[in-house]
Amino acid sequence: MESTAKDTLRNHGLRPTPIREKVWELFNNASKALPNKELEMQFENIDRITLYRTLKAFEEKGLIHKIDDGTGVPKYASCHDDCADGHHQHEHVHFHCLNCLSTTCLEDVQFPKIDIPPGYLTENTSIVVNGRCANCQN
Amino acid sequence: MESTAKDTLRNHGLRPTPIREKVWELFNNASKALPNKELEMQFENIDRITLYRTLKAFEEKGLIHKIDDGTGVPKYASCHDDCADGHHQHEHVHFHCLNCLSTTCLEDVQFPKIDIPPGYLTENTSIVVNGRCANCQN
DNA sequence: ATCATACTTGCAACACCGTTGCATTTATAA
DNA sequence: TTATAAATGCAACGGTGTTGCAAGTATGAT
Ligand SMILES: [Mn+2]
Ligand SMILES: [Mn+2]
Ligand SMILES: [Zn+2]
Ligand SMILES: [Zn+2]
Repeated sequence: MESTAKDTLRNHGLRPTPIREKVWELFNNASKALPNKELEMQFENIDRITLYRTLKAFEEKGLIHKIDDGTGVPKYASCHDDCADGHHQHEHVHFHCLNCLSTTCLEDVQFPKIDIPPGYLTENTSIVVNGRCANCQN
Repeated sequence: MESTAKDTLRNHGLRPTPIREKVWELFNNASKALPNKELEMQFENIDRITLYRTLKAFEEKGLIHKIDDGTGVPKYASCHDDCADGHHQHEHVHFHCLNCLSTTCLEDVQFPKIDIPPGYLTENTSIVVNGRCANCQN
C-alpha cells in the first residue's frame, strides 16, 4: 500500500500541514526537477518565504534534494533513496535540456569515477549534462 | 616571448584599460578560480558594476570562463585553450575544496564520457568534484 | 597634435532572491 | 479542552545581476 503524504511527512519528523502535503504531492508526481516559481504557481496564494522554509525543511529531512543545473535557478526533486536526516546519499547524473530548460534526475545512468590527482580527497561529485532531452527532438 | 596584457586584450577585441589589464594579470597569476569579491579586494576602489562588465566581456571574448561550483558564488578562471568569440571549447573537471573553499581547474584529469539514454543529446557536461584539496591535508 | 567617434567607467536605480525576526495561527499531545 | 511547540504570513534587510545614462577615455583619421 502507498504511504500517504501525512505518513511520509511524519516519518521524516515534519508536521503534516496542507501546504506541506501539497508540496510533497507535487514532487511525488513530478517527472522533472521543480524551481520555486513552478511550485508557487500551483497555489492560489502562497508566501514565497513559507515555500522557501518548506523546501529547506524538506531538504534537511531528506525528502528532496536541491539541484544546481548551472542556470542559477535552484531546482528541487524528490529523493527516491532513503536519505538520512541532513545527509543525502544518492549520487546521480542530472540532465539539463537547453531547449525546454527542464532538469531531470538520471538515476539509472552510470556514475563515472573521476580520477583525481594524488593528495586530493573526494567527498562527492556533481555532474550536469547539458543538451537536448528526449522530448525536444524534431 | 610573453604576450603582454595589452596585446592579449587587443587580440580578443577588447580595449586595454588599466582595470582590464590588472584584472587580466590577476587571472593570469591565479592558481585558483576567483570570485568577484576577491578581485574587488585587489583594487583600491573599483565599482562592482565595472568589474561585473569586465568579467562579462572577458567571458564573452573567451578570456575567462565562469565556474559554478555549487556554492552559489560564481568564480572565474582564465581560459588556457584558445576559446573562440563567445564559444568556449574547454571541458575539464573542477575541484571545490570543502575546507578552504577554493575552486580549481583540473585540466589534466581525464574527463569521463557519460552514457546518456537514447533520445538524449549531449551538448556539454559540467563536473564538480567536492572534497579536500592537496593543501588542506593534515 | 587635434579631434570626432566609439567604447569604457561610475553612479543611480530596479528587480529578484535568500534570509531572519516577530506576531499570529495551527498542530500535537497531555 | 487546553498548554505548548511548531508553522505560517508579513515586514524588512542585504547581496547581486542587470540596465540606463552621463562623464571620462582610448583610438584612428585628419
Ligand atoms: Mn536528482
Ligand atoms: Mn576551469
Ligand atoms: Zn527538453
Ligand atoms: Zn583546500
